[in-house]
Amino acid sequence: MGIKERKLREKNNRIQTIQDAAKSVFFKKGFQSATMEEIANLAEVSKGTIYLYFKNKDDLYTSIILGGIERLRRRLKKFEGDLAKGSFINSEDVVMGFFQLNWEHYAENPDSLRIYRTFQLNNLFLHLSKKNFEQINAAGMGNLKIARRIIIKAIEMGVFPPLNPYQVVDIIWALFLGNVQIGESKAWFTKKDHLADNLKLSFSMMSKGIQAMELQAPRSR
Amino acid sequence: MGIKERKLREKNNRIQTIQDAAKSVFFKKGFQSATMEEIANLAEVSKGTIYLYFKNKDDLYTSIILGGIERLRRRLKKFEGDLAKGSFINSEDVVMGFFQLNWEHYAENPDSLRIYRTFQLNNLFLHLSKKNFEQINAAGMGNLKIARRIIIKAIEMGVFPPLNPYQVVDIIWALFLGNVQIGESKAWFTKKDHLADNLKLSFSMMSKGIQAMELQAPRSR
Amino acid sequence: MGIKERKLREKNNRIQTIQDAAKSVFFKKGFQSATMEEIANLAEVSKGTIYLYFKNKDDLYTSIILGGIERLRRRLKKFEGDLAKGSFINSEDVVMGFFQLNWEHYAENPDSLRIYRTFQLNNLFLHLSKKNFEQINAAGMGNLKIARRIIIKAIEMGVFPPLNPYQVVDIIWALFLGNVQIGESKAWFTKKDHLADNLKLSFSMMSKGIQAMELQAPRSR
Amino acid sequence: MGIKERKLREKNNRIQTIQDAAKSVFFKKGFQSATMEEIANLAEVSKGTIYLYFKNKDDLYTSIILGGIERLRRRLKKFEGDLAKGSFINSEDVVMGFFQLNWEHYAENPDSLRIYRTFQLNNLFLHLSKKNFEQINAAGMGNLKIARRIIIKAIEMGVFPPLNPYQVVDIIWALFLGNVQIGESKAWFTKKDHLADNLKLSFSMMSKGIQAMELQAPRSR
DNA sequence: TATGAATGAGGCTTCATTCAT
DNA sequence: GATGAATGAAGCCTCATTCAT
Repeated sequence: MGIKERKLREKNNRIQTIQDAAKSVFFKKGFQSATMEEIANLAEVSKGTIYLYFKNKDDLYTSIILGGIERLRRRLKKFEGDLAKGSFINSEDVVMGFFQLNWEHYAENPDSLRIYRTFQLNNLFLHLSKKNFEQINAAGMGNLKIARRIIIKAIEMGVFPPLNPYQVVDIIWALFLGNVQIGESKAWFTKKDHLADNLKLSFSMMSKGIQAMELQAPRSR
Repeated sequence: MGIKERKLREKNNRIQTIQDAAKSVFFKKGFQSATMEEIANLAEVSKGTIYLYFKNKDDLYTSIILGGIERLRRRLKKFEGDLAKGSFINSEDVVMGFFQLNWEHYAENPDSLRIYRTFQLNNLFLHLSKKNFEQINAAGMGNLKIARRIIIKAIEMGVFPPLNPYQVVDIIWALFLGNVQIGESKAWFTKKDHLADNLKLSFSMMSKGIQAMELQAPRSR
Repeated sequence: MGIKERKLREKNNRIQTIQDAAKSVFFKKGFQSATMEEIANLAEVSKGTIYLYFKNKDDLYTSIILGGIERLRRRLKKFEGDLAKGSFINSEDVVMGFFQLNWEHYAENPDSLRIYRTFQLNNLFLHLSKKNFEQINAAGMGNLKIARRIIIKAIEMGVFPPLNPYQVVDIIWALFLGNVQIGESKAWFTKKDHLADNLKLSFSMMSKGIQAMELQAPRSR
Repeated sequence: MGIKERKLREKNNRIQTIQDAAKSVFFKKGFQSATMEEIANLAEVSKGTIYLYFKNKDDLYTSIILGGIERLRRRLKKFEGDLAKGSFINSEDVVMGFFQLNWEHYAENPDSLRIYRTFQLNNLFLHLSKKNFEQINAAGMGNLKIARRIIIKAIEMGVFPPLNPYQVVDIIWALFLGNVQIGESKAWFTKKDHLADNLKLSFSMMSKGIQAMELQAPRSR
């Protein structure tokens, strides 16, 4: 039935509209300061409508975080595929590949990433229901696991030094996050944007540092 | 007058007690979820008393951030002095010196740092009065300037490659912040603490990467 | 026209279905806590459909109460007829007849009775439109009048002591209601059901008490 | 310290004021329709103030019900004492004693009783926290137990026929409640008040009925 | 007729801030 | 200075009712 399909499409649109508005408001204000009122206004729906699609503020928030994690997961999967196809021939390729991946994700989901960082920082754990918390946790862990599999594979393929993959993943992710945080903060204060430059330089440095590591590397943890 | 001094000492004590309590609560709950009530209870004073010493919640928060920035400033000044005394003889020394400095600061002020990060993230700018905002901004910028002076001096002294000091400072600070963020987040989820290991490894990588940079480095910005 | 009849039958069915669902939900939750949503779900119609047949929540509620009153009225009329036929030969017969009548009504309409009691208690008067209020009032008064006619007739027939019929009716009705209330409440708390036993015993006591009253009894009010 | 005492007195006054207002509003509107706003206005305090003394609406409600139960308990204890002193010499004395007790309680706490009835009726159980529910349940059961002890003692003393004390208590209480319910309802509709007359008559009938019961009476349950 | 998505008024509750003592 | 009771603005959420399809 065409009608059913249209209804479904409209429903998904509505959900999307609300999530977009919410993303924007959570981005701008943070979880606590964001109000359902403001989200509703931005989405051009009434407050009540939001509650048709999301059980409560926490759920709306969770759905956004999960969306971001999911989109990142798809990129990671693709990256994993490319690696297997032999697209990367040395550690610099791999590191810059991670940079590329994160950068594209960030370019398309700047607010998602920020919201995720807020989440990490604000002990929003304390706020969320156990169910939501575990959902996010599991999804985040899933991505980490893929990233680690990539590093392990790269080491096996001989295109990466035999470092501890747990640490490598953490460090690369930390470097990216840290730069984004500094970059956004400075953008606020100085209205200048050096994030792309800084990221490129720091990843390039880091990849050189990793190359220089060929010797070390405990394997266990 | 002994009496005046005692009064002053007591006043400062009182302020310190409140700030310590506030730091702890802001750390645990984030700015919004922290309540004046909880801070007052922890400090073992009444809510009203807090308002004798701090104009409002924002001011209390600002004072804590400024305290952290100030303590970091002292370390930076000392670092600057050490550099001038010739205590660092190559870029690895300098980078690991920054690591050491930040690590000590973090060890003594874990909550301050977290609160600062929250501050960056939550657009508490929007919340703060212009005065508070500018005070924090100025203090933070002050520290950045010292850090840049250190890099510039190190380059002049020939113990650091001639990279853009703005970028170097940002990147080092980003690497540290990023690791702390990942570390704390993972500690929450997995109850394991790899922060020290990760920091050491990543700074060591980064210093090697910087060494390898001897060639590049545009100077202008 | 067969079609018209079918339509009418279907319409009445629909109304009945909704009322049954509403009765059940009002019974379980009380007026305020009952939601149109829950009623619609139970009736397996949409919320909108309810509003096709009932102007609003109050009207739906009123219709249920009126239905209960009407069903009681039919029993009272039958009782009145039986009395006229000489089926009752002494006051105990009459009292136990009332007991029987109420008990059967309750057995078939447990929720109606409860809803009526809730109505009495909750000052839903305040809520209802004047029209609804008066409709219910009139219907209830109608039943009371029949009951009083029965007592008066019984007195005239010499099968009941010459007590004030207003009081007699009130008291019998009070005894029944009180027992139901206590019974349902205790059933809630203790999961035991002594209602039938208690009702039987109390009506039997009361009828003995009325017998013993043969002397008293002012007639006027 | 006189100050501490005064503070305590003021605090108790405030609690009393709020409870009185709440009692009145719950009485008039029922639990659900009563708003904290209206209670606050009547008590001439702000909404927030209520929450200084009562955790939430449920708690306020519970406190009122418990207060009523407690006041009834005191009367029951006194009644129990009087019985032991031999103040009652036959079953009519005992029954009318119960009437007296309930009547006085009702006269002083008309709204408490109504609120308690609403509580029984509206499945407010569903609403209350387990803790509140059990507190009320326990208190109510406590009163029932005292009442039963009184009947048992009266039987032992030979001033009451050997009926099942569980049933006797339920029935007496039912008779009272039923009359009050009818009385209040009729007062609403007809603006006339026959409650006292009806109660007196019905209790007098009931006591005669009990006298006539001397024979029956299973003991177990 | 039937549907159910959308609305928005209204209720409960929290908490930063004030102020009388 | 110190207290903590009181305030009331503001936020989350529910639900009776409407209306386009």
